[in-house]
Order: sequence, then C-alpha cells, then structure tokens
Amino acid sequence: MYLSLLKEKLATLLQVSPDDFVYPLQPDLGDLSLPMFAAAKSSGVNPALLAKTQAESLQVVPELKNLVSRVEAVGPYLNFFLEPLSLVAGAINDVSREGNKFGWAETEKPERIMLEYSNANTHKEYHVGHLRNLFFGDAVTKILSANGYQAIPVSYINDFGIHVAKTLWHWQRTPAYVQQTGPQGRLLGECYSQAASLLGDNEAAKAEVSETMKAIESRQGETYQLWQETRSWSIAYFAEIYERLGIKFDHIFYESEVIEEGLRIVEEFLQRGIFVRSQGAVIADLEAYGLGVMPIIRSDGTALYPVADLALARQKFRQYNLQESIYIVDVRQGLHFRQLAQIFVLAGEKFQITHLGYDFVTLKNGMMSSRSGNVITYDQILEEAISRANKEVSARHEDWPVEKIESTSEALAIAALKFEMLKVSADKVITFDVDEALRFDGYTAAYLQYTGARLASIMRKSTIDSTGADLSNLNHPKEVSLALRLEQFPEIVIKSGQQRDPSIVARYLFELAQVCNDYYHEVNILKAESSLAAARLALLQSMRQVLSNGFSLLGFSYLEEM
RNA sequence: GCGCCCAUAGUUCAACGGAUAGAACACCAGCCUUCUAAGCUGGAUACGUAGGUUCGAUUCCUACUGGGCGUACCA
Repeated sequence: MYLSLLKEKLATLLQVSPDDFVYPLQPDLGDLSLPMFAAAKSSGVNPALLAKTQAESLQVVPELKNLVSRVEAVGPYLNFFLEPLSLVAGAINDVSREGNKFGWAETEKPERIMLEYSNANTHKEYHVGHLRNLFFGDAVTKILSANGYQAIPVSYINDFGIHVAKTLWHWQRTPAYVQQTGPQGRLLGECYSQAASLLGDNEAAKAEVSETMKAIESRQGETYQLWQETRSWSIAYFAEIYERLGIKFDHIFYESEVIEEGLRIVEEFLQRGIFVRSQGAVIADLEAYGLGVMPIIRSDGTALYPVADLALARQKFRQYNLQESIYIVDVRQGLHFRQLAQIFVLAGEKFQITHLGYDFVTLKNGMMSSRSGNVITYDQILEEAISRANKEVSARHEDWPVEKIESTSEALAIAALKFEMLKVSADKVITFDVDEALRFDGYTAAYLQYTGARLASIMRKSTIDSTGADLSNLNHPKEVSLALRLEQFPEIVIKSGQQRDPSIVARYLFELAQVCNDYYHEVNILKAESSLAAARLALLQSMRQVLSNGFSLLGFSYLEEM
C-alpha cells in the first residue's frame, strides 16, 4: 500500500511510529504532518525549533527523492508535501490491484468473534428500534471481517418469554384471531400491543397470563400447539425481513431450545453457591461486586432472561471455539451483561463476553411503546421510504420500465434507512423523524448513491480504455488530494474496526463523495484530450471501487443509475 | 440514594490532548443549449457553568447545572 509504506519509511527515518502522523487541517499545509511535541519533550528542545532543524536535514535525504516533494516546518509541525505523481499512481495502482479487497486486511490465523444481534421477540412487532440494532450489527460484522477477523453473525430469538404468553392469552380469547390461518407474523405484533394495553394493572388478567406461560412451558396441550404454530409465523416473518434487507446470519438461536439447559445450569450454580434462593426467587447476589442482585428465576418458578443466557454462552464458546462473543444490545442492558460476565467469572468460565451497546431509538413524541401505540413498525417505515423514493425516481426517469423504478426505489429506500441508523455514533440517542430520515439530500445514502451513479454514468459514456493510461497526466490539485483520500480508506477500515464503529466509515464515504462531486464538477473527463481522459477515467474507476467497497461495509449496494 | 451515558451553530451531528473547532439541514444569493441540479459555488451563527492537570483542554480529572437511562422477579 503506497501510503502505509511511505509512512513506514518516514517513520523509520525519523524514529517515530507510523501512527504518529496526522493529516493537516488545510491542504495547503501539506499532505502529511508530524507534530513534534513528543520528540521535543524527550529531547528537551523547543518543538518549533526541532521541526525547523528536522525539515532542513530532511531536504537532503536521498530515499525521499521520489516520495516527498517538500518538507516544511510550520510552527511545531513538520509538514510533508508528497510527490504528486507517485501518490496518484500509487493510489490508482493499489486500488486497481486490490479491487474489492482494497481496504481489507489479511490474517493468517483469524480470531473467531461471534456477534449476536437482532434479538427480536416472536409474537411482537418489529420496529425502527430493531432496525438500528440489525443494521449496526450487520455493519460491525462486515467491518470486523474486513479487518481480518472470522466474524460469525448470529441472532438469538426470544420465543419463550412472558411476552409470548401475553400475546397468546389475548389471541385465545379473541374470536377474530382464533379463526386466523396461515403465516400472520404481523398480526401477532398487533395482538401483542392490544394485550399489553389490556393488561395494564389488571392483576386478575396477569394471573391468567401466568397460567398461559405455564401451559406453554409444559410443552403439551392446546396452548402449546398454538405456540408452535404462531412461533413459526413470527420466524417466517423475520426471515422475510432479513432476506429483504440483505442480512444473513450463520445461525439463529432460540430461547426455547436453550432454556432446558439453562435450567440445569441454574441447578448447578445453586449447588455451587453461585446462585441463592431469596424471597421465593433464585438470584445471583452480586452486591459484593457493586452489581446489585440479578434475579434468575421468578418466585412463581418461571424463568427469567438470564437462564437462557447462561446456556447460550456455554453453547457458543463450546461449539464455535470463540475468542470473543459480542452482544450487540441496547445500552440500557449494560448492567445485565456486567452481571452475566461476573457470574461467569464466579463460575470459573473463561468467556470473553463483550456488550457492544448502542443507544436507543426514540420518537419526537416520546419513547416508543407498544402499549400506547407510539411506535413506527418496520413495515410502515419501509413502505413509506419506498414510496418516497419511488416518487423521486419516477419524476426523473419517465422512460424507465416499472420494474426498474421499483427495484431502484427499494434499493434507495433500504440504503437510506441503513445509513440513517449508521451515520451517528452508537452513544447517541436517535430521535427518529420520518421526514429527516427519508431525505434525499445532504448527509444521506442518496447523496452517496448519486455520486456513485454519476461516476458510473460517465464511465458508461466513455469509449476510451483506461487500462495502461499514462497516470502522469494527473497533476490537478484535486486529483492529488483525491488520491490521498483514497489511500486513507484502509486506515478508516482499521479505525472503525478497532472502535467497532460504522459511523467512521459512513463519514469517510460522505467526505469522499463530496470530493468526487467537486472533482467531476470542476474537471471535464469525457471532453478531455484522450490520454488525459484515459488517466482521469482510471482515477474515476478507483473512486468507484472505494465507494463500492465502503458501501458493502455498511450493507448497501452500488447503484449504476438512479 | 447509587451507577452509566449525553451536553458543540437555530436544528441534527463531527473533531488520536495540538495548527484558523468541521459538515449537513434550514435561511439568503448565484450556477442547467456543458459527463444525471438527488448536484455545485458563495454567505451568518457554536465548545452548558466553575475549578484542576498540562507547554497546550471541546477532548483528561473534580464539582455543579440540565437531559436521558439503569438500579430483585420486564427484556
């Protein structure tokens, strides 16, 4: 890689680390910069003076001849102006050589990391909050893969919790529901909302729900059969969502499949004194670790969430030989995972479990809540997004066949939703606003897609072959800064992997797209003299490749036209 | 009460302890017989308060203010 090799060379020469280099705020300051503060401190020399003497001594170093055209001291900074032609050629050659692996790391023995996300509940609705989790998890998985990890995406679906009993309780007492046949995943969500709202503080009804839960847990009888049937509806519904959004899991775990093993572990931990009985319930007393109390089994004997988690973690580490298991779950469950981790420590299990939290999605008029009906479901938002995209696409392409308009609208809509969820860092609450989220200008997926489509369009219209083009034609300042930016992509992939933060990739892509737009706006490609046009097309091809590689990390496709 | 997170422009967000704190939206003024105007160019506005550490703090520490979340039988 041109830039990383260059940095290594400079770092060796200057006896610093390649990571010590920064990029100057303004391009006129240089392409690469080394702050002299650290060196100044250890040598006891004034940083500005140090920069000045270093700059002077570097002028005559022969190894830098074809790499650096100028070294300049600006205050305490040592600024490097890279040799433009080598940089441009280096970038284009790197990208074209590596193609869709540009930015991807290679590892001999990849670490195995499991990522658990999209932990939906059956018998409940799927809403925009779930989408943040799903898209975030998918992007982190892809980014870790690009960083050379063996990333294993899994989902854990809770098909056996009290919410299921609530839904079925209401379902059984409502004739309109009882008559239903066939897969009705969405209807179950509706039924759950009604149930939750009906239950409220009604103690008698809650007792009935408790009975329903026990009937399900008995794994026999009419209610259990209804559970089996309705469960399959929800599962089919989730599969349909994942398919449509282009999300794949290596495996899906179900609470109902691990709960028995979990209960055995509870017995084991009770005997070992890790869990104790208290007030009729089974708990883990973690007060000594500042983690309060974790309830495990309710006083009515039914299982709580951690029971399945115990079995699930064991199963994951034993079956998949993991180095790490990441749980991508709402930050509000932070305590839960710290408690869980502490329990495994007490049990002597060496499980490296990480809670990768992200903040929740709320609405302008308050927290999403099934009970109050203040919720935007997946179906609603996707339909709205597609319809808005369709309007935009139709207005611009009256000549397109309906299928093309529809497929383009769908791709735009899905990319818009993904980008909207990924562009802000995980520690920010997203106040979801439909109009804001489905905009098609500014810092949005549509802007990125538009830039890509423009690049593709120019390339389509060209009859010139850019292979073997004379890249020394590319000496426009914008071409040089574009090349530098392209070379930074692998660093961005590494950074977002280390921080497990897709928003870093999102931001980079947006900035790259801005530079691309600026470039082809200012510079004519097709009308340039043919050898120059060929060289510019080679640069366009590189931009297109990097955009496309970045899109794939965020989980959306590259549109040729829009 | 205790714990975690957040606070930057009118709004939504950026900024490994370092150079003149960047974008986007909205607003105003320009640019389509010219590779897709979903675009481009120009314009005003911001680090919650008080201390501390440091050569240097939006960034680290402490307190405070404001907001959110969690804290034994929700997930």
